[in-house]
Amino acid sequence: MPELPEVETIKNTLKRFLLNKTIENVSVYWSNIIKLPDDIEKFKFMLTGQTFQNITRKGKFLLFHLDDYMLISHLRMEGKYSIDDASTPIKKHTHVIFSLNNNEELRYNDVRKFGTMHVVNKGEELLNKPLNQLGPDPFDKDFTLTYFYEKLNKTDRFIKTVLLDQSIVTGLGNIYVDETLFKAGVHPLKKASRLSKKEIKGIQDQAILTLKEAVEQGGTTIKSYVNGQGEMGMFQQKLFVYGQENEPCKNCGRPIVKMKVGGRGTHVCIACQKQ
DNA sequence: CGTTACACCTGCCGGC
DNA sequence: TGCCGGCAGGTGTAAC
Repeated sequence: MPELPEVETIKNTLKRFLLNKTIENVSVYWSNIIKLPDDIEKFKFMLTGQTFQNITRKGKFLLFHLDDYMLISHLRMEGKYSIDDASTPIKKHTHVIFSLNNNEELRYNDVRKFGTMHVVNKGEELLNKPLNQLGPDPFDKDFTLTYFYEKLNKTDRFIKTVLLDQSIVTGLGNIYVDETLFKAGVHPLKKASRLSKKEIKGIQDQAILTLKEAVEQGGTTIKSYVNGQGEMGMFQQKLFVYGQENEPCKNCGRPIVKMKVGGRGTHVCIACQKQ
């Protein structure tokens, strides 16, 4: 589900509700969500009494900064957070509840149960799973053309596959990779090692521009993505190829083709994107 | 070590 | 109508 722009939007919404609120109780209804610590009772014990100092984002990960710990949350395909009054009935797919000191609750909902949570000591989060293998965030200063070129130049994988690899650059997912490659005029099946420096700069520039514009629009709403306040993103109105199979290309009018790349549905204009 | 296949889950949609 | 395969905004790990 969410990629960088959706996670950024969720982060900003949750900050308005959670900063300076204290966790008074934790309930877990599907323990496989909790990856660290191993023991669910320890997970609850660590978080109880902790206050939200800040919320940040690295790639598609949400980082809840508490007094002593960092709660690291990944929404994977379908994870959603909601802020509910404690009296609101729990939904079928609510798996974790953090009860706050204002009679409200932060609830984690996830139809497919793919999402993950890790709790680590504050300050150690970048050295350990799950953040230690991530490449730079696209908005970070260290996402330079030199870095990107060297990474792309030494792999024969398809460019689409490489852009989805979070150890190269973190935050792009299936929607924004397809949009980026279309705008850069590069075919998803082109081998990364065969891209020119100009093409790589085009991919980098279009990725950053696309993600920034999507953040401004509050993300993309497919099916039922909503932020923590029930607001939908609007970027789906600006999609050129994702979900546009058989629709005319907004650039040349030819039908958008859907294919499979690395097991992922992939949308391409075979006239505008050169292989 | 680099790369790919599969596992993890549920719901929905289209074809027979 | 009912069943079944395929698909979905992702990634950790086993296996090659």
